[in-house]
Amino acid sequence: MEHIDHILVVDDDHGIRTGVVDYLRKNGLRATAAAEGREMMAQLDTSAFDLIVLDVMMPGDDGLVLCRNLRSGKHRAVPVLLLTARDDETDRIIGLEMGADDYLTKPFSPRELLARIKAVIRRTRMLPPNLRITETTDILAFGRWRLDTTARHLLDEDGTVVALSGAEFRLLRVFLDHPQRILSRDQLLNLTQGRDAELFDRSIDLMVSRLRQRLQDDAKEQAYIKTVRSEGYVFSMPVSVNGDAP
Amino acid sequence: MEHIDHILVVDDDHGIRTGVVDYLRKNGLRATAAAEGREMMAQLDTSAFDLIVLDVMMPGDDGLVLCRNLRSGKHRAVPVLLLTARDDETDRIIGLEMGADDYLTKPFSPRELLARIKAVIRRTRMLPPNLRITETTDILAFGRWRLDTTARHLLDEDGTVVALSGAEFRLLRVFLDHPQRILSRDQLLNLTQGRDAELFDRSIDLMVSRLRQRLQDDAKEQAYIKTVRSEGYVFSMPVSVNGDAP
DNA sequence: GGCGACGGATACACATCGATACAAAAAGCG
DNA sequence: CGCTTTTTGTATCGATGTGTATCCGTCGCC
Repeated sequence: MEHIDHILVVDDDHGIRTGVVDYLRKNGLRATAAAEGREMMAQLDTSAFDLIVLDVMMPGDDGLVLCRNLRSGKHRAVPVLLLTARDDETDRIIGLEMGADDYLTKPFSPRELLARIKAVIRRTRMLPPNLRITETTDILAFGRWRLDTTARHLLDEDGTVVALSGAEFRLLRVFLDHPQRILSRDQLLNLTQGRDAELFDRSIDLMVSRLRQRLQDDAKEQAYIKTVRSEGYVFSMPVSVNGDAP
Repeated sequence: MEHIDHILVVDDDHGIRTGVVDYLRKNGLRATAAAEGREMMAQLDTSAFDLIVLDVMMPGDDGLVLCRNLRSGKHRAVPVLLLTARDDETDRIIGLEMGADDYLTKPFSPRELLARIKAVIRRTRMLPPNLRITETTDILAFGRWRLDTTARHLLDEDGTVVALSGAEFRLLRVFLDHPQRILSRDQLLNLTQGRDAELFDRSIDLMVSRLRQRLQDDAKEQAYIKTVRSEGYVFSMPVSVNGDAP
């Protein structure tokens, strides 16, 4: 199954925002728009993104502030490409110091933007993760289990290894990244596979069922993953990170 | 004593070459020129450089080939900034993964070049120093193994030597250079052999299988190399460099 | 309690991957 | 050079992972 890169375009100017989104979609990427910072954060919580295109000049929190906030939050690993208005070196230097991965000065050609987007994604993909800001921590503990996100498997209290398939691992990590939150099947599909649900798509139900089996989570008791009828699923157990108190 | 960044400018066009070198010097950097690949390698052997500016379009070995050679040789750690002609060449660069750190399309403003040079240098400097030398290191340790990149063979904990074929060694080094990253078969083919996959090409699967045999990795549990169905493979174990703590 | 929608479980289909066998190509070696 | 040995790619078959279809239990609503 092919992964399609998903870009989040953040710009207060409606024309630029929709223009960029349309252009990216025409060129085979997924693209979503956000008009300002709060909307950006909301999108980041519900979908997985491969890159954020961020305008520097915006009312309210400007792009530099947002960029810095991003870098200290949960989505620190997502690459950022800044759009700077002037040919002003200070903005760009500050931007790169704030942790942006590239920048482009307005006005820009869509072609150039697309090329830079692809280049940044490629570049960050190739970097070994210890060289970048790490997205997730190594060990996520919950109940009697620990998930080793490096080795991509589960450990029980004795340290016994339980292997996970790729899809199971991704699903569990999404749950652990969003504990105590109802996640719809749409969101789960988006966050695990970056694709949208088709009609009568029940593959998520299946994956949940298989994950429950691995966790020996009885669907009746549902200690870990609770079903919320007609809404989705919740991971309903405290998760501790790298040995912190839960 | 203060360190002044030293840039190597490689371009066959005499005007660009000297123009860039002059501009960089006027802005407080050291700069050295080279007209083609052999001269570049000679310079690299006699001086230390902080970055290489490399033209893609050159007679003889072009910049892409030189870049790939750089990345598999002694000077793999030096950042590279590519200069490309304005046409579709950028796509080609992105498609090929030769590990450039940034690129700039001609014609460019000297200001822009300088800004990007500084950005790339800053970015690589910000990386933890012990990890940056990964590229030039001799011994890479993981699990119960050590890979000697000079002798091109494996050592187990007793020091027993396990020989590797050329392809096995290249594949393992690619994995160790990019741990915890999902690498597609395309990427692995590119990085190990510099060629693209044909239809129904399963040579990478074969090499992975053979490498697993060498590592006595049974592909089920606690594996070094995990398969991610329909995406590729991950090296899923911490790698330490020249005896550092993992 | 009865009805309908939703979700769990099972079975199955299909694609992908691992392992083995074998052939072609490359590298040693006299 | 010709032969052997090693390495590397192709072909094939069985095993495994993941999605679709189906049946059936259960929950909520009237």
